Amino acid sequence: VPQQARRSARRTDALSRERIVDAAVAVLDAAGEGGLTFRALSEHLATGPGAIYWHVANKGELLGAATDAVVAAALATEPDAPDSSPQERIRAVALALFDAIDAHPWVGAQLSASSWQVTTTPRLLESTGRQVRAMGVPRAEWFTVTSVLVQYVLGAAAQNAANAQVLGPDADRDTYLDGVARAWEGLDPEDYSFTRVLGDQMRGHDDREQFLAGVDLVLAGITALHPPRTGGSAP
Amino acid sequence: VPQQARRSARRTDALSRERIVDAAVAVLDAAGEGGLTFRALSEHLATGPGAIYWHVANKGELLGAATDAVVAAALATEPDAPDSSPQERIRAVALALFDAIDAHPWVGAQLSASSWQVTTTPRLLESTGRQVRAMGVPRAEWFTVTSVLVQYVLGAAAQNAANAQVLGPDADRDTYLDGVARAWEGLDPEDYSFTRVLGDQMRGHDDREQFLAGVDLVLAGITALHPPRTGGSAP
DNA sequence: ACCTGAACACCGTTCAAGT
DNA sequence: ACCTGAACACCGTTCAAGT
Repeated sequence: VPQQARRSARRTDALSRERIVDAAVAVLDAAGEGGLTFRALSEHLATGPGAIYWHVANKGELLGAATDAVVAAALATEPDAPDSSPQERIRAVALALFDAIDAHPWVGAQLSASSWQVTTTPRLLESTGRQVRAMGVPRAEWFTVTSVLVQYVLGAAAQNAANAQVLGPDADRDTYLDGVARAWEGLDPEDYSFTRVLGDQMRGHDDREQFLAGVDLVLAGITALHPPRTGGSAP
Repeated sequence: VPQQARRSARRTDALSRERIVDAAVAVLDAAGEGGLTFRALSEHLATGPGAIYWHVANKGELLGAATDAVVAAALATEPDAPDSSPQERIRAVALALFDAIDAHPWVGAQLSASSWQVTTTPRLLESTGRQVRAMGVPRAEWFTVTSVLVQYVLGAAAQNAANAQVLGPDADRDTYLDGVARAWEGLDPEDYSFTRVLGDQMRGHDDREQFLAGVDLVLAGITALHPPRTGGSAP
């Protein structure tokens, strides 16, 4: 039997890079970064550890591909109302990434620490940068402004995911925050005059709200440094 | 001989948490995060792997302590001219952290991915937050504004360190940037109309400059959303 | 109180051997 | 072309035994 004729008759459950990456995401979600093991993964795929290496070069590449899959899915979600402003679209992109990293905390560490997959960076730059362009930022500043936005979004989301991680799914958030607040309030009054006062503000804060406030802050900075050119002065 | 009498006679080369953390920083700088091994570390300290566990609970705690040591040293460096503005001081703190993470790239991954040592967070909040207070930001916004600043600084610095890492110390930066630029310029014109144009701007950019531009952007956002209360309108 | 070093249960990766 | 699974060289951590 010639190879060509058998092409379409492949076993549907055959291994493939895509199936491996999907399984890796599932394992990472269930067991965290430490839980992704070639043995655990191969068991998940009903094969041997060595089989994976036919489709993926090493663990680093696998982590990168898994990260790219999550980012791509997050950026594909946007419905994007046709009459929305660039600022609203940037908030939507940022929130989509924030929620994706919150749902897959290992992505945060991956995105902010290692250098990304070749495909991930353009994805992030494109969906953010289009709105930067629409905001009227001068062309010479596109790279700088877009990078700052992406860096803030990824950095803040990664930190949030790490904090959520240490808390655990069932622990009581209020009790935890209260403990941190008390620790801050007990710091040395001389060395930590500022942080001591922060405890109470941190106690009831909402991570998502805080993240969006940060996005708005950066957006305000963009507008302040690169005001949109309208024909005259504002009313 | 009673124990008390021998106290001051301890061998000067005895193991201690501090000596272990210092050695860990040295190993991490020389060999990266993957190079920090209890075996390599104990060889560095002329002892056995098990000895370290008397002073440090596990590898996570060791990494946290090493990170805290680097951050503390970075924040202690500032000379802080007495007539400098809050904005200038924030830039100085940000640059000190950026340079520290550039010199110890493993710190970037640690700070932006894992939840920090109890002592590291207050350190960062305090040195940044004091200037936020001096800028005249209303008290109710201290936590949000300071968090955003710290998140941007750490996120951007971590990403920069990761990028520098993939390049390696001897590789030619211009050739590398040119390669990325070419890759971007070759992307699909429909899906990546924005990123395609970015290549040329990225080619000659300076990471430190770009980082400072980001800090200024965030500072401008703070001023825009929380204008300092002066008695009247500006001239 | 502090250190030693062998031992345990793992891990990423390779590779001859199969189909 | 794709998969198997044993084998190799590692790793974090423990712990009886020493001083």
